[in-house]
Amino acid sequence: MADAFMSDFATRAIAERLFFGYRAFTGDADRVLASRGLGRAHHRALYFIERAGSIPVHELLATLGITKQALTRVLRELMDARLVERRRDPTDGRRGILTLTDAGRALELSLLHAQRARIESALQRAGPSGSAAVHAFLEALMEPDDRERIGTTL
Amino acid sequence: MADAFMSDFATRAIAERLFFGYRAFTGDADRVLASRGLGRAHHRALYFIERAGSIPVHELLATLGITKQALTRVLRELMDARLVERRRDPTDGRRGILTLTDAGRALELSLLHAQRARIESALQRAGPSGSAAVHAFLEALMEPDDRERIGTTL
DNA sequence: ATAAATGCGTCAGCCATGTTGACGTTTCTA
DNA sequence: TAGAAACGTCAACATGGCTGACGCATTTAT
Repeated sequence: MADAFMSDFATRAIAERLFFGYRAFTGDADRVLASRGLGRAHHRALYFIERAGSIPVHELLATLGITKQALTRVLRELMDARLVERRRDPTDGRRGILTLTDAGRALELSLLHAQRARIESALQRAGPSGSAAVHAFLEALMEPDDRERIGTTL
Repeated sequence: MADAFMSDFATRAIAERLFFGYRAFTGDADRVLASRGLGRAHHRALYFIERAGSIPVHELLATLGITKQALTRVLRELMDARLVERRRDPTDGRRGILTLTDAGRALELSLLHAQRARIESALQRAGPSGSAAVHAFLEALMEPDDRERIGTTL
């Protein structure tokens, strides 16, 4: 027998919690970013560069899922602010490699920490075994391609 | 003793899962919306009008957290498309009350259903007891004010 | 009764972040 | 050595936010 879908009621319960939850989560960082004259797009770039240590431009593009034109503008602002550096890939001079400066790392960390307390208390509310469930839920929500872009929990 | 913060590693694990998970979740509806010439802003308005049955303009503004100018543009497009109707509050003629037309309800439901399969399978991956943990986590993530705007899970 | 406050709706202009399309340059590869 | 690949950039445009200002109908307070 085919899967009988979950109720609209149960679907809405998750949909609205995701909406409000995600908005609050991003809001924490947005306030810090605004004080530096940056936006959420800058945060995402900083995050994934830091996360990888250094990252080729094409990989950052694939991760963010935006066009190179959209990324170029963001990167230029980040490089002008001395938060990001671009150098060439020694094995293929066409490719660019992005890294954070010390200032970039410091900012990225302060953005992460702006979100930390909220995440921590939410995980506590989920309970000890609930944390694994939350990870599993969010991972299952993602597009399969993106699953390869995240770290394991363990 | 004060709370020792969770590790950056654990914080990132949640942050990136939220980013990719939320993007996939909204993407399902975005594809349907694009085929109708509408955007995510229209979806949010449709969602919260439907959810309430009918809703005063000021309450929708508070829920969405945008300015009346931003909402007015969205509402006008929705009313032009005969998806939303505005009438006056009989007890206070200054206030507007918003409801969905039959076509609006049909579209809202099709958007919800576009997201249903992903949500359902993600909840299954979280497991039976995990579902409660997911609800609790997302609720705890939200701003306190917004918690009053959602339905209970039971 | 009337003055002030409230709740809109709208116009105008701006910003942030995305999109396409086109073009040029450097660098690798066949 | 020709062509493909990987950018970087310019231009024009869409979406969905914002602020400020104005006008109007309606309610509330004096």
